Amino acid sequence: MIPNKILNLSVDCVVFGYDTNTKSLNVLLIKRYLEASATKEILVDDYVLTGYHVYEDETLDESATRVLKELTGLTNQYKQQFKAFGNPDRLSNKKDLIWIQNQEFNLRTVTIAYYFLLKTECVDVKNNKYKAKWFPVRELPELGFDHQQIIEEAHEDLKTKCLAEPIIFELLPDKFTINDVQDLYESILGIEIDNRNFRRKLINKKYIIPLDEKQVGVSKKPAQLYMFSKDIYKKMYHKNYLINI
Amino acid sequence: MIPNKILNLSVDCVVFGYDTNTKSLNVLLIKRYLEASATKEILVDDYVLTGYHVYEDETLDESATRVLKELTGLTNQYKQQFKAFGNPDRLSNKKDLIWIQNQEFNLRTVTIAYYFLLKTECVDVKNNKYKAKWFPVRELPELGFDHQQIIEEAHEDLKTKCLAEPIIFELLPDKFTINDVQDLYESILGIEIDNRNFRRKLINKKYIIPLDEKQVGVSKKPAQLYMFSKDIYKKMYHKNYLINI
DNA sequence: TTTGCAAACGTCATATTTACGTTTATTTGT
DNA sequence: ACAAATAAACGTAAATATGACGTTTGCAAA
Repeated sequence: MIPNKILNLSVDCVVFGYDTNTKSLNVLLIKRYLEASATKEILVDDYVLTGYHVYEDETLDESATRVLKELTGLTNQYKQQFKAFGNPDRLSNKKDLIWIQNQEFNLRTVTIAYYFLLKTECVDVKNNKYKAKWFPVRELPELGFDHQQIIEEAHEDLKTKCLAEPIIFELLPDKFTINDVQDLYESILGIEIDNRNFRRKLINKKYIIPLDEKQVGVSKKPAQLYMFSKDIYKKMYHKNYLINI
Repeated sequence: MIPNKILNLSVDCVVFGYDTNTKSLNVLLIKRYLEASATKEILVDDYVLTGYHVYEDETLDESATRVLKELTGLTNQYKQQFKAFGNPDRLSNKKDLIWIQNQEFNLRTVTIAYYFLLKTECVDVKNNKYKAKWFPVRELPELGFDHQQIIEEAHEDLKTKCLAEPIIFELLPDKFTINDVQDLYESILGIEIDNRNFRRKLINKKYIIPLDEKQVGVSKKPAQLYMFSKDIYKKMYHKNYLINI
């Protein structure tokens, strides 16, 4: 018995990180030097997302978690499966054909795409064995495969989700300023927000907790630090009558 | 060369339909009588989503569209890929083992799940060759495989999306009353909405067009009919400063 | 001490939401 | 022809949120 469909299953991970200093939403990418084909290795010079085949006994979520850990050493980061990419023309390398029992099969590669949210400073890019590098999401280098498209769709999903859920705090350090939050929204959404109105709106939220601390080492008036309380957020009454169409 | 992973790729379709008469959000299901194993056919008596293997030269979207057309005859319905399900324990039937070149492989089934939105009256369930049947989303029958979970996750995604985008009109007839829209929101979200406030809010939208028509054949005061203008909606200025966390 | 500058606070008109009460138009029963 | 029943449709007032600005404050560096 031959399966009707023979294919590779992989996960690809869009790792988003925010740098509060440069105020830039970044994506973590790795360099692709060599691409093996059926007959020879082809030299390529572009960047790709981190990803890998799904192991035999792994769930899709476990696979994505493993790939992130392998790249960054991190576990327990915010993770979101957002789309599967598996069109027949996804990969057309020679290696994507296989022969089984004298029959030729086109080896389609289906990838389940995830994105992760983390703080840039959590990743030690200097000593990274994959030479991983952060790129601003609006200044991406040349990307291999369809990874440009995957990043764009991850970004779109992130835009939508950050308007409805408090996932923005996954990208910020535990202690942040009001302006950090504003800058991050502006980076993600590509918009400008009035600081005075945004500040009022955010400070009025019960789950934004002012700390007895201020910024240190800044050359201007140091800003008040806040933290986000997930507990208070969850306990709060959330109007579900928010029909914003 | 043996692929590192051998698996089935399929799509499963959660078909949502709304019945304005019973005010019920429904899911279209088909009966599963027989399940083939490697050695014999096993009698089962439950319902499943409609789904099928992805063909060799098909995109994932095309595959889902084909499956919907096969079941309902419909094309051009609102379609949304929302999640891939592919955990190794998804199916443990005997038929999910195959032997290739004297090696045993576990044939995992990865399914890309879609949901469709349509009007119940578009489907002729009386003459449906699959004996497809509508079930209220809150009174589902016993379901095969992990299809209960797939429906629940589709429903969750629909809840989120209908708050942010005007997809609710995909579930309503072209001409609807304000109360139809309210009832549908209540069905999807499982909440109660104040009719007077909802009515005012909706009527004030430029893209809700009053028609020169009223309901016919009702035994009370017949309601004003409206239509939704996708064009006006798209042309409208949509504030993107809608941070509702 | 002064100055530069971002942080932080304040104001006001308008729009939206919430929580209700009231009127109107139509069908059906007498 | 009229009354009753009922869902549709309209109304109101207080509270809250938003948008568009102007002003003050506090710290570090010059």
